[in-house]
Amino acid sequence: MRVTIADVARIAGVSKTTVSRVLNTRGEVDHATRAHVREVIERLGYVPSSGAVGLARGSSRTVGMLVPSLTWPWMGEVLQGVVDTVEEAGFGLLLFTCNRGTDSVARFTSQVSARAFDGLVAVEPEDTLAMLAALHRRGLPVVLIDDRGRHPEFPHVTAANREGGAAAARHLLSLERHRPLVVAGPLRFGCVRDRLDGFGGVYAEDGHPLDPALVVESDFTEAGGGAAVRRLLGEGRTFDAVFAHNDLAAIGALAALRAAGLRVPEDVAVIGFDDIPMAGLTHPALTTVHQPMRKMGETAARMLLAQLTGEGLSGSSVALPTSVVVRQSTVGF
Amino acid sequence: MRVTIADVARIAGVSKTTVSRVLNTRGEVDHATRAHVREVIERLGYVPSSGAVGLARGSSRTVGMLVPSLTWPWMGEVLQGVVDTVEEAGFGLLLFTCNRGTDSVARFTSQVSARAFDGLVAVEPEDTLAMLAALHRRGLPVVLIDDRGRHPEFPHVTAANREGGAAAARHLLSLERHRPLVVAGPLRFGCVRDRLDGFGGVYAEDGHPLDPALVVESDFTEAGGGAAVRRLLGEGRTFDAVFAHNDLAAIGALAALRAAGLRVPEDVAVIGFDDIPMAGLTHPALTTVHQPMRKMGETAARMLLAQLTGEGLSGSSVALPTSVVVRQSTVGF
DNA sequence: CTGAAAGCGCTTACAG
DNA sequence: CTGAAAGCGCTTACAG
Repeated sequence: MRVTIADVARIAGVSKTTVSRVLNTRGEVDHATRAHVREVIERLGYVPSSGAVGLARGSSRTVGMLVPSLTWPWMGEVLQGVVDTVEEAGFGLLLFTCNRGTDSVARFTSQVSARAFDGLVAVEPEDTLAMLAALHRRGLPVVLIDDRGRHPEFPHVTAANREGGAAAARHLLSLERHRPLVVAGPLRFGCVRDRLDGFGGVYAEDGHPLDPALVVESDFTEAGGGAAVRRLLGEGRTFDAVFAHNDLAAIGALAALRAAGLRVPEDVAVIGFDDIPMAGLTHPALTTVHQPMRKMGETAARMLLAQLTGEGLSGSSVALPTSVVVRQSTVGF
Repeated sequence: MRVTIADVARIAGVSKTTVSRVLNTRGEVDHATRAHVREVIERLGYVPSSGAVGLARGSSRTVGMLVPSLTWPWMGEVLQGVVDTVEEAGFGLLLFTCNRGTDSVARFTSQVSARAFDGLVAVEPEDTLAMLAALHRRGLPVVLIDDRGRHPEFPHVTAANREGGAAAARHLLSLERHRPLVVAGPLRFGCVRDRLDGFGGVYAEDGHPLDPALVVESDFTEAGGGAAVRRLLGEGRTFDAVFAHNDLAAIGALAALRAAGLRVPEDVAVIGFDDIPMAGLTHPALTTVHQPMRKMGETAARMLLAQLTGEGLSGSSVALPTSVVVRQSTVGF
């Protein structure tokens, strides 16, 4: 049925060893022999069994990817970046999620022991950071994509959050907005503190230190962003801009401002963070700090592959630059 | 280093055969023996090597998934449905994309020959339908998730497009909208024709046959949806509703109507199709025909798994019911 | 109920 | 430059 290396060897009149050698372009093989074997391989449409190769070689040429959820707005971009890079290198990508609690985590770790993949790209592990650290200590190459700004003992890629916050501040200042409301994410996240620092630092330097009453913690959701704005307005606070720590919260803020009869951006300019696909489709379209999600995926994958193939001293971590995407929610028409 | 079945056998004082038997709960094993072996497995933290099992058994307990792109708005839901189902069954999920042309297709087909996975879930193959058909003919179990409404020779799951179109019509009619504009998708797609038929059928039955001038072909994009509305308005056409064949086009229509000074839903009600995540976040929030993307993923995965494990006569195809999600773009406040 | 042995399809020293 | 043989870690008739 299936064409095996033995078939190729027999038909080409050489040993399996020789076929293997031309397959892996390792060791010296006579030019004519190589050409002939190649021809037979081609003719038979022979492709080595990945299972057998993996078993014999002790590695699967497969990368694992663990994500908490596949339906988050920016996950598609990350995934695309990882898949493209991994495929390019001739590796496979085994996908796992850990959204069903202990159960899925257990299932996942057993896959690790099963040597189903050689290394792992993990995205923002919720409660699994300790587990990943343990796997890494036991020898599994791991690269983390972490928007939360934690800094584990193994390589990770993140966005330049502080710089992103600073850029948002500079953009608002260039529009003469001196009294911004900050709808922050959960303060336990390192990325949130970084965005806050970068933003506040620029305002302070410019002689407009943030009003502490205008820095509120929220939860990265649309509902949370809306609620924060409504609450502040209800307290009679005034502000001429909103810096939301992610786009969903910014979209919630947009709706709340509109409901309160405020015009965006005339009365209040709004800037988000992430640049998820729907940021360009809101009304008004949302100005935001772009996180290079796809590039983060590509980078993480490349770091992992470098580790697996032994080239390059991967070790280090990376923070990718962000950029402000200007749309109508800050500059009008 | 690695714990193998031989280690377990040695320490438990039994043969590898016996260990294998308790592992696979097949064949009769003495109760006490079984318990003892189980205990040793537990203690050693033994997990069978997936590669070796695959080689010996001739199957990998892995499912392949081929998608054209990971960044489409509804892809995350489909993927989540597939992954959940596949993981639940103890299978792995190998992810492939075919967005880089012939190159990635070639890479993918060689993975098929490599027996890296036992069966395939494919999403809306752009130009790869023929290739998939060939693989299927050669014996690869394939299930297609196809929103385009093609009906290949192998099992596929789709949404009930005709019924969805009819439901949209009934909803608009219940709101006394008798003169709808239809912003259709590309007419070469079966799903588009089905949505059109269902929609037009209900209107005709109700004594309000569609005005052919108000049925325009578009391209499923936001820009296309906006352009269609602008063009019709420019021609001086009047309509009291828009049925867009997907949400992106509906979002474009929303913006074009607003730009023209028309109120939604007072002057023109708008209904889309898909129910992508951002449908609930537009202003006004978009009424739309919900396609059960996650469920489509789950169903396709289940059909494939049934085929792989030999249970159930999978053969047939499935059309999953849609439902109208009513939001402000048709009913106001 | 249990085990020895062959086999899955490769790779890799080792020897020539 | 080339090949015979062992080995990767399992499963599965076959025999008892």
